[in-house]
Amino acid sequence: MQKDKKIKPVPEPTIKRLPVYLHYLNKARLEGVINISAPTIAGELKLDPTQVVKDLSFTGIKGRTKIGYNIYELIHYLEEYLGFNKTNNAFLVGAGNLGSALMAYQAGQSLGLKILAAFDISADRIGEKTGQVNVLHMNNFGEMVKRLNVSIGILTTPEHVAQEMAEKMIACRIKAIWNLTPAYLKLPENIIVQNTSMYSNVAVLLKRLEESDVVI
Amino acid sequence: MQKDKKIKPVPEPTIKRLPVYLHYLNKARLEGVINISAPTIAGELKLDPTQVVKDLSFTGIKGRTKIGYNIYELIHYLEEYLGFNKTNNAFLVGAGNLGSALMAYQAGQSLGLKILAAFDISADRIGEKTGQVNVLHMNNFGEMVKRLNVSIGILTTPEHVAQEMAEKMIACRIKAIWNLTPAYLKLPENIIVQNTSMYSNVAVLLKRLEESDVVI
DNA sequence: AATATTTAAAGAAAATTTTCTTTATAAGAA
DNA sequence: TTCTTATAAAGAAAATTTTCTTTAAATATT
Ligand SMILES: NC(=O)c1ccc[n+]([C@@H]2O[C@H](COP(=O)([O-])OP(=O)(O)OC[C@H]3O[C@@H](n4cnc5c(N)ncnc54)[C@H](O)[C@@H]3O)[C@@H](O)[C@H]2O)c1
Ligand SMILES: NC(=O)c1ccc[n+]([C@@H]2O[C@H](COP(=O)([O-])OP(=O)(O)OC[C@H]3O[C@@H](n4cnc5c(N)ncnc54)[C@H](O)[C@@H]3O)[C@@H](O)[C@H]2O)c1
Repeated sequence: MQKDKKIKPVPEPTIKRLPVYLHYLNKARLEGVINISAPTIAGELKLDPTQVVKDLSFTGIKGRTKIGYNIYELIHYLEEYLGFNKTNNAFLVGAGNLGSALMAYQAGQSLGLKILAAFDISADRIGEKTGQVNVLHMNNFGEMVKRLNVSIGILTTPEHVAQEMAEKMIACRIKAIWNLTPAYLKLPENIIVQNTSMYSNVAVLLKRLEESDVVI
Repeated sequence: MQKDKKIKPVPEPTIKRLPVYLHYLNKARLEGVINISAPTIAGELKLDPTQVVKDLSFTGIKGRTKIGYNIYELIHYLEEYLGFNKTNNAFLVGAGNLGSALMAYQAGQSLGLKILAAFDISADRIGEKTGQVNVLHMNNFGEMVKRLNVSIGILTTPEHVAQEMAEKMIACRIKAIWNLTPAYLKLPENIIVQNTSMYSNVAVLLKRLEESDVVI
């Protein structure tokens, strides 16, 4: 129940920084930090202090002059704002190398998502269990979505079946797809797609490296 | 040998989009496309046509009125500009779940990087071979960097050793680190670090999903 | 108690990035 | 040939995002 006078949309760069703050704060909390100021966070993460203040203000938290933020409160506000405290159930499609890594990963660290089950078509994979996640046959996908009321799908199939599997997912009432394949998915407007391209990160790295080489 | 009158720095969003174009174009080429226009690319990738033109112009390519770009030429310019045609040799540190996925991945599809070897400290991993990449003991890292003259490191260790291993990497003359751990690395200014946070992508997905739920 | 200092918060300014507009041009149609 | 149309390219404008500036408040110090 938020009462915003003007609907200020959150900048996407802010959304992307918030989990970085959260991760850092969790680490600082374990080290016994109780109060933490924006300039301190900014110093650690090499960001502008006022940007940190602006970013954090979106969560609704109030800081205290000369003290900063209470770290527990701040973590709570961030988790609440990001939806990381809710259990965001997800199904994974394509339990291969990358898919299995994600399954193993979320077992230990919380990624904001909870992978309830994985789906594949390969007999080698079906029946396997990685990090407490069972791999089921893709045929059971629709039924399981209904049963567990899941609305998030993680797509880690080979690229050539990505479009087809994405369509199957939404036919089964999946509303949001985290697409880790390089395929550009063509889906209805109302479906939320988050593409994660490893290429893009490599490209930035190579460009920066090239720039630095030229300078020397 | 570039002769730029004014040094226009490439916008980072542009760098991130270029590999997406490249990937799409390679697919279109296989489907027999010879010439392709910016509006066509934009339509496929849901981008603004003029943005596509601007982005592509950074590679130095010249398009033709009413025709667009020659797809072979365009792919060549993009690969050249991104450095994807050179062999960018890299070493991977931490041959676990994610590391192995990356090793297996680059075997098939070119990621712009060539992982020459992986390094680990676990006896279980050392001696293994994933997608033509051998896993060696971390003790050999320094020697191998010298021998093969590698300047890019991929960091996929557990978070708690990430800082330490990053420092070891740069002590061995690694110049650029692709950091896939959630750790925020504190390294000298001259070292290039590209952080890839899965959290950030999940955060954007969850926010978009939340927004859409509210609207309904 | 008085003062100096650190900080969050809000707003302004600057920088960056995207979108819009205009222009030139070449291809295809009439 | 002439006209229409689609497009790249360049520049202007708009939107977004970051950085800077000011203010006010509360803490810690003297
Ligand atoms: N491995 C990486 O590091 C990496 C990095 C970036 C992107 N990707 C992308 O992630 C995707 C998966 O990569 P990967 O290395 O895990 O490949 P993979 O071949 O190891 O895994 C793909 C899995 O999908 C399954 N599958 C195939 N068709 C299916 C279908 N119709 N329905 C359900 N499951 C199906 C396969 O059986 C397999 O288990 C690819 O699109 C790849 O481009 C991978
Ligand atoms: N698995 C994923 O999907 C995923 C996603 C996002 C981020 N990450 C991050 O990637 C990193 C690796 O994740 P993972 O799931 O592959 O973990 P993992 O435990 O499977 O792999 C880590 C590997 O690093 C090795 N290692 C440990 N200490 C080392 C050292 N000092 N030097 C060299 N190697 C060492 C281990 O032996 C192991 O093989 C983690 O930081 C994780 O947070 C993983």
